[in-house]
Amino acid sequence: MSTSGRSDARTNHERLLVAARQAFTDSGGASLTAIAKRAGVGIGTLYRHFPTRESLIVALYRHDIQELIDLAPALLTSHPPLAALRGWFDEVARYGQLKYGVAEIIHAAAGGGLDDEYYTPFVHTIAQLLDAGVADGSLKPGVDPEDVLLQLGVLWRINPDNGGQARAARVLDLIVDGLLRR
Amino acid sequence: MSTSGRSDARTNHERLLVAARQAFTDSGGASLTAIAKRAGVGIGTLYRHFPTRESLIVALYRHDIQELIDLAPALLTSHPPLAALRGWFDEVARYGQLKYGVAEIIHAAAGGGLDDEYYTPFVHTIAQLLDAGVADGSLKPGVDPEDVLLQLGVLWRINPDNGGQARAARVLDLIVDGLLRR
DNA sequence: CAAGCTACCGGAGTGGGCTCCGTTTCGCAA
DNA sequence: TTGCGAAACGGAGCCCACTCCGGTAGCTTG
Repeated sequence: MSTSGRSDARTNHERLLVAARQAFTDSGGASLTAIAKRAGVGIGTLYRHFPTRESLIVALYRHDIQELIDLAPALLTSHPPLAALRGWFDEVARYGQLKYGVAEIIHAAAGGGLDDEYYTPFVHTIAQLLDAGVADGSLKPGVDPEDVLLQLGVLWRINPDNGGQARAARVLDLIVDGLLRR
Repeated sequence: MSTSGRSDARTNHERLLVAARQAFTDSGGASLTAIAKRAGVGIGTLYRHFPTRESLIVALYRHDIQELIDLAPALLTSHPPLAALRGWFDEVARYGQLKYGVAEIIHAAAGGGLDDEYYTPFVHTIAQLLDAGVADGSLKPGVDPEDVLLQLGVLWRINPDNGGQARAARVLDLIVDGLLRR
């Protein structure tokens, strides 16, 4: 993890994470300036440790993201590929609506960032699910997992309240149907 | 259109549109502050005429958007429903990559805005295309056109260069496949 | 033509994102 | 222990989106 470099850097890193977590749980979001102030460091320090807003959120939710990634193989052992895929999608949607920021990350990841820390594992996870479905004959071959990740990004745009859950489910239906073998 | 109210309001409206169009064609985008300055009006005036960035872009591209909307019925008379749907999607993608801002509008429309000026026509257009496909037996019934519009929003996220066109085509394939009758 | 009622104007003000660079401090090596 | 170079700090500064309100000038009515 972050056990290298100067000691002040390490403690500041820690303080920033604590402050950010507090800020997000207290009020569900805060300006980066406010987080830096709360952590008792300068804004420059925050940006040095977390160059983008996403990188900060990623650090906060690393655990949850890892859970999401680990879930896929688990689902694949306990369910047929298609059900695993759909179950995983549902879970992504659930995380996105529950935990502030997770969907935002997925969205950001899908958007532009190559070689980002979280992009590759996500693509890899989707690839696993797709491969299983192809092997099984339920999914069509040749689908680029990055394209699927991109599609999942729409979940981010759905307003959680006001029937957002149903809407997400419908959209996921459409996405999955697009992946089925025909 | 805008032929009511005070004369200064009308001319300012016009000046803002001209300035915005220049700014977008010159450099493919500009801050609202810069556009206001270019138009020789205060920033407050810009916001009064165009409360959101989208409303300004919409005003700029109203013509193109209308073309896009009008295209659907035309395609439906000259092509079978499925081809019309796909052709229209392609055109949306093309507009999105070509004309700055159009995809942004679609994205914004799909995102939050109810009763927005451009939202309803888009949904209506998609509904037409879907209905034709359902009648024809090529598309599955019961799909919410708003969900499809939401899905089209991903086109906005695709980087035009670096194989973006191919990517958009692949994603559209997936979306269309999700709509097919099975 | 005068005068007042509004609609409209303009930009100062607020707050957030992000950068840049002069200053500080850590920790290594002599 | 001391000196020094690199690493890290911190906040001033810039740009932007968006709001708010005191001032201004068009239109209408007499």
